Amino acid sequence: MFRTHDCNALRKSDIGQQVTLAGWVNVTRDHGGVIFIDLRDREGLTQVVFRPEENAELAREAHTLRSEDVIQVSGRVAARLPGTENPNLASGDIEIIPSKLRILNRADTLPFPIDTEPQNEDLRMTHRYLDLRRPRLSRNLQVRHRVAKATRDYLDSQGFVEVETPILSKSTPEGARDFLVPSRIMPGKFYALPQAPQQYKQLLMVAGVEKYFQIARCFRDEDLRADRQPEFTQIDIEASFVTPDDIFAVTEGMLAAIFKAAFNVDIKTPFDRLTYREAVSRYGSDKPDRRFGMELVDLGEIFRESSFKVFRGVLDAGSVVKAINAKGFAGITIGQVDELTEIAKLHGAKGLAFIKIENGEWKSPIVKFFSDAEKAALKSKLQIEEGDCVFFGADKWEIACEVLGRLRLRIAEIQELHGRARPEPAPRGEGAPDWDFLWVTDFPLFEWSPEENKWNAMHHPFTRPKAEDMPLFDAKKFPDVRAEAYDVVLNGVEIGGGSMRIHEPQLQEKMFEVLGITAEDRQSQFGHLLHALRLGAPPHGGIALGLDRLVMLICGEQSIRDVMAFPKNNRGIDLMTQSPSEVDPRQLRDLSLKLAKDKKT
RNA sequence: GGAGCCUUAGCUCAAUUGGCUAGAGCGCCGCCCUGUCACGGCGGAGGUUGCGGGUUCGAGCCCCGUAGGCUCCGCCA
Repeated sequence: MFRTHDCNALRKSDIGQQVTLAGWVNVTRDHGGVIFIDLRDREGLTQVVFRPEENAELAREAHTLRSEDVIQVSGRVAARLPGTENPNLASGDIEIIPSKLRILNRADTLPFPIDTEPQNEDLRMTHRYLDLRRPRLSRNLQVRHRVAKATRDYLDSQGFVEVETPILSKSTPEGARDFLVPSRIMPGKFYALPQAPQQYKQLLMVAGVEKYFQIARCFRDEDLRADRQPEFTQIDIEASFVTPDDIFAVTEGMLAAIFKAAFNVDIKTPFDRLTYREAVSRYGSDKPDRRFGMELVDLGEIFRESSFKVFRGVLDAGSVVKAINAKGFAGITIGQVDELTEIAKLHGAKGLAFIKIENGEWKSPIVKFFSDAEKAALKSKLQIEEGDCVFFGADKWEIACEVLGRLRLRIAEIQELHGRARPEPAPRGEGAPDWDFLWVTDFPLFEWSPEENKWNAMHHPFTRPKAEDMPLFDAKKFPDVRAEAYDVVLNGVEIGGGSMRIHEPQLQEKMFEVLGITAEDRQSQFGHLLHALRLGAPPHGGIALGLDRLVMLICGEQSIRDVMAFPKNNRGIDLMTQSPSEVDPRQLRDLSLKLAKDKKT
């Protein structure tokens, strides 16, 4: 037996016991005579004391110990000398007086210190196994496990069955770029790694599974971000004979179970709901962060008859004038104005108009165009006070909302209005950050793609239109057709989304038609699904939640890389294994593949 | 595909205006130290300033290029 206890197990009540511990040397404090070793395992720290007068040979050996050496010590649990207890350590009342020391493995000089927050992510990734030893990442992995287990337990309790679906699957033209896997047996043909188990889970509904879930790995060959990896994990859920309310209820129950398991906190259910239209109008985003105000206010009423030509012209053209009031932001610097203007232009605005309220004065080049009545109306509608700064967006609804929404988030960031990143999870229940859950519903069914000059499905091509919007669909008023689709948002981050699916073959055909998929392509790419819909497909719908993002938020991390064991960097490279890598020409020959051009040398 | 920031010792960072024999803390090595918990003290080793050009009497610093890292936009049904 390697050990009798872990390094966070021994307390006052164990004094006098003979124990054996094993772990890593966290730190050594060598006084020449007495030597202290903090022994660490994943559970915590225990202090080991070597005294030359008790065992000179052991002390001599202990003197050679360095950080991250792996050792085993056997000895007696002793009370610390009065006054030397360490209240910062769970095991701080006791220490081990060893009678035996085994050095299981010595460690080289470390590439980076693991007892401080390392800055160089490159280095951390190259030695990820070392990085993961750090208590924070070790904790993140454990939280992730708790979340996954709570998910399985809850969904099982609700009658959901976990079914695995293929990783080697079929490429489809819709959506993200596929990762491809060449077939050896079928030269020239390729599997695709699934972007999501979407079609499989619908086919499982046709198969009569009724309630399916899977903690599923998904793959998308797109450019990366802090919260995007080429492979990531979804909690994938699908059920038959359900309405959106059923999906909402099971999702809320599951998230409640997850937060109970991870934090022992009770989150408030049911979640609030906002329509897409409302979310974008009020927050300039389809995933609003509602933990602070600064809502978008429509000023159409005020400027409808204005003599200020810019606003009047925008309104006359059917566009909108909106504003946000950044409370206490009149002290904005020139650099910040430039940055915000840059953001506004980047998202389609021509410029950025704003008013600073300083020393009782409205400072802005546009104020002189406002009448007294307009100023009074602005003041009451935006609740303008001394020290505020008001930003305007005058443009088409989509652009004005988007621009002000982006400004709102950036200003909040500058003012640190939303909860700061926490280095440690909040203590159980207490002082926990606000967990603002929200459903956003009634997404548009289609979005226009100017590049492709065609309609695309906003969610995916299997999403059903809202029943009351079917007349609009039939009348080809595509921009106005709403989908039976929804997202679940947590603190301004989209953590999941889903929809009711099309179960009627005729409607699915119509949908493909609008999306510009030829009858031939429909058969070759979706023939199996269309056929299945003809053989007794029940009404069904579901949702998928991004497990990585959810765990990231729960752990208070800024990047999903910090909640994945072995993530890739922002070019999709695993720095530890150096993958992707070149392969032996024979492997290519087996696959009937030839590289288009020789690699650059 | 585009933009921004970054790259100096194993790690984290300094280095006034272009003047330098490139420093500090941690780590490492050696010596000392018997109650620390980021132990302490003394000494030492460790650098082609990412790489390649250029300007200059002189470049870590200025210019051009290039590689790598991070963040964002596009993209991600």
